[in-house]
Amino acid sequence: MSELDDPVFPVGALSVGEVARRSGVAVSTLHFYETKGLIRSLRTEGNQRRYPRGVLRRVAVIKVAQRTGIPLASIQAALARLPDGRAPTAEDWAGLSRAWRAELDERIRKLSQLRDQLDDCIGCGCLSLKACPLRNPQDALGAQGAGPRLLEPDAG
Amino acid sequence: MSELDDPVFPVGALSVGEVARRSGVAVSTLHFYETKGLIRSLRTEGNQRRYPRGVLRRVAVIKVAQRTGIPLASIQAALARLPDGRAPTAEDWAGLSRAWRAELDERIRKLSQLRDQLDDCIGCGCLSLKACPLRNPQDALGAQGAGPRLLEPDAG
DNA sequence: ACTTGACCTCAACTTTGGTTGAGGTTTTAC
DNA sequence: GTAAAACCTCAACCAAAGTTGAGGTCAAGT
Repeated sequence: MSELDDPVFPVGALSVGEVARRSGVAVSTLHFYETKGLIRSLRTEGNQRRYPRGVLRRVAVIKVAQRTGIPLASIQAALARLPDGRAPTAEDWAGLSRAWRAELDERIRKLSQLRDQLDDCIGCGCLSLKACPLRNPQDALGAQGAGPRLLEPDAG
Repeated sequence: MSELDDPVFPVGALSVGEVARRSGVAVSTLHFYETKGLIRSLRTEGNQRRYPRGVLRRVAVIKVAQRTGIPLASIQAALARLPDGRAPTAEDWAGLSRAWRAELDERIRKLSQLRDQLDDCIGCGCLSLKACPLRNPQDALGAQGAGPRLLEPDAG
């Protein structure tokens, strides 16, 4: 009988290698995620990691969120707000999805705005002119100064 | 008479501090861009940088391209293809804009696709199911945060 | 028993896009 | 003529998101 079936671990507990294989994420990445508080593990007597099956969904969610461009630190913060004791429900996950969808929407909106302005500028080649909206993004990095805010309103 | 008007430099040559002030980019960043081949400078007898006025447009273009998510190395490559001896024309810049617009379009397309899939998944909370399109991305996004993207699914 | 593969920790290294500071020179301004 | 401001180079450092390797332990198959 394999250690993985040891009754002190959740039914069907997974080793780190198994999680890696099934999630498509490198073992080193799983270790890394653990140091960042994105996932957690129990340890066997021999100090090896054992994950509950739910970790696969969790990793899947992390990867989707990453694809939307959300940094790991924010993902960690969002996951930390999931209910602590019980396994998250479909509605818990859906809540996260909604929040991330909103961020994604915002990113798409900003990029589209930039594209439209780039379109306008293609015609005139004005990129360096004072009047060009692309050249005067007062909020490019610091959002300081009370400029015209032509670009990326609400940056943050 | 100021050194900046020394006839051996292009009319209206700019010091690095002036470029920084007028472009909104830190002096250290201009130095950095120079090491990366994004901009070039002439030197005074005393080894200080002098930039032709065109550098302002060039820096403006760099910043716009960066905002579309294009890495500096690609921006450098694109700028390197500009005609070498004469100052770039409006059409030269417009050509760059068109190329970047296409990349931007592609990024927007991928993000929109991701959003739509996220929409579909909000209803069912399916994020970890095998059938979920979000879990099986055929269509990875390019790098957009910092850091290597070595593990994008099926990237090559 | 032994060998192999999977696992452990910890530290160092990678890339991108810069910033910060030390130590020294040049230019400008009074 | 001197002080301050601006400039120079070079090296080290930052963050994010990991990867790689060294040195050692654990588990599984024969």
